[in-house]
Amino acid sequence: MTEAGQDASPPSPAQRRRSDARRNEQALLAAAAEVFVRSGVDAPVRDIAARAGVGIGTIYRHFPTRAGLIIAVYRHQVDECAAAGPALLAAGESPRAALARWIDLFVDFLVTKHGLAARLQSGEASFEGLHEYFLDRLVPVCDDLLRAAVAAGQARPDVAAAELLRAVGNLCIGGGRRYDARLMVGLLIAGLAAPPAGPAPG
Amino acid sequence: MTEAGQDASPPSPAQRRRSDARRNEQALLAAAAEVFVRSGVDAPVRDIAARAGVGIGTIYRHFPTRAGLIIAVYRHQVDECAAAGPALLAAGESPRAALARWIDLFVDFLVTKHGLAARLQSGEASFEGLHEYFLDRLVPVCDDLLRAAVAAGQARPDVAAAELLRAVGNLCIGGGRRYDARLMVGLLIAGLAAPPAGPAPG
DNA sequence: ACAGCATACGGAACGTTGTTCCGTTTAGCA
DNA sequence: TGCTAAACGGAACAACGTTCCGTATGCTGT
Repeated sequence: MTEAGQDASPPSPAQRRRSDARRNEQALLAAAAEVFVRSGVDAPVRDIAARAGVGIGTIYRHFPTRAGLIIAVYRHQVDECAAAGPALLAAGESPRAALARWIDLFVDFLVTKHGLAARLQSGEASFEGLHEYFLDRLVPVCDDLLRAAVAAGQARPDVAAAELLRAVGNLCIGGGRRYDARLMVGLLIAGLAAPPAGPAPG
Repeated sequence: MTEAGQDASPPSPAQRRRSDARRNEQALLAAAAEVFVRSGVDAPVRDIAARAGVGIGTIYRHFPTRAGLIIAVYRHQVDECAAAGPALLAAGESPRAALARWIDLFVDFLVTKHGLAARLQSGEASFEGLHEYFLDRLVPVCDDLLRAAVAAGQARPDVAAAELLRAVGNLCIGGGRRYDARLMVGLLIAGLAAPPAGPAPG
């Protein structure tokens, strides 16, 4: 369920909220994303409210439980990331550049996840199906970008989107000291653009 | 840095504490173990202090950080479990019964671990080497029990101690709804006593 | 334009937990 | 038995989650 309700002739009640409510919800999602990157998913509620410029009551009105907020942020990020793909392709840059930029956004998203992975492991029931949603939504987008790059001769054709996403995801695991995930991903993408059988450069 | 200060020629200073201090430390370890099973490793400090019958200050004196307490409990449990092995063998019961009882203690210990596994994953530096300690200490004990049972013809000889421990450990993962780990372990141990090549009963 | 109202907001207030600090108690020793 | 350092207990403070309600404001009908 939850499929978009922009159609409704008698407008979907969920969308019929007051404008400030909609605005604040967006602000909260953005703020929570920022704070989660900086302080992890256990960051104080007050911090998130402050960064969003709203009161504490407001955040509880929109997201009664922390799990709800985390999920909402996660899905919001996935949606934003998915929407960015076509936009980048349409922006006129080369497919290769579009792909690179998009992967960059994807890494942003992965970093945002921070402690979420740990929670996913620890079996909280609320997080069922999140990863599935993540794949369903992002793999096709990546596939489009990838195909465009391949068609333009700017990427080797023997790499699948799901494979690429997984590789990038794995590169972003376990960061911290002495490890720059973003750099490694950069190498990966650079390699993707290089000819398949080229010998290692001097 | 931080290496113990056992320099003193007279008896090790660490052991030369006041008797109440030693007693309280033991009480705290026991209390923490109990509370951890009931409420997980994030249980309130006050609960642990209360169950141990000491003040809050005392628990902080002995274990300034929660990680320290968790580690201490963990090692204490491992030590207790290791010590129980020879004791059970010497108690006069059949080797098979001794092994079964010991496995039971081992499962108790595993259950105590509760949320600790999640923490181990989430890369807190403080927990390095715990698992190693666990194996080093427990595998030999299990091996002794196993050999005794095999020698008495009460266990099949083609199972290694480390293997058995790991199997039991795995059986204890992911409990909760519709899954009784202890029952499964019981089956495993029963199977261990059965003849190696016997056809399925029934 | 305006009034009425349901919706949404803000933040004080409360309960819980982690952590510190210091006056009091007590074990160990001469 | 008296002294002292070690250890104890818990009040006090800080940070956080959560609730609650008076206030502000976007919407709708007139």
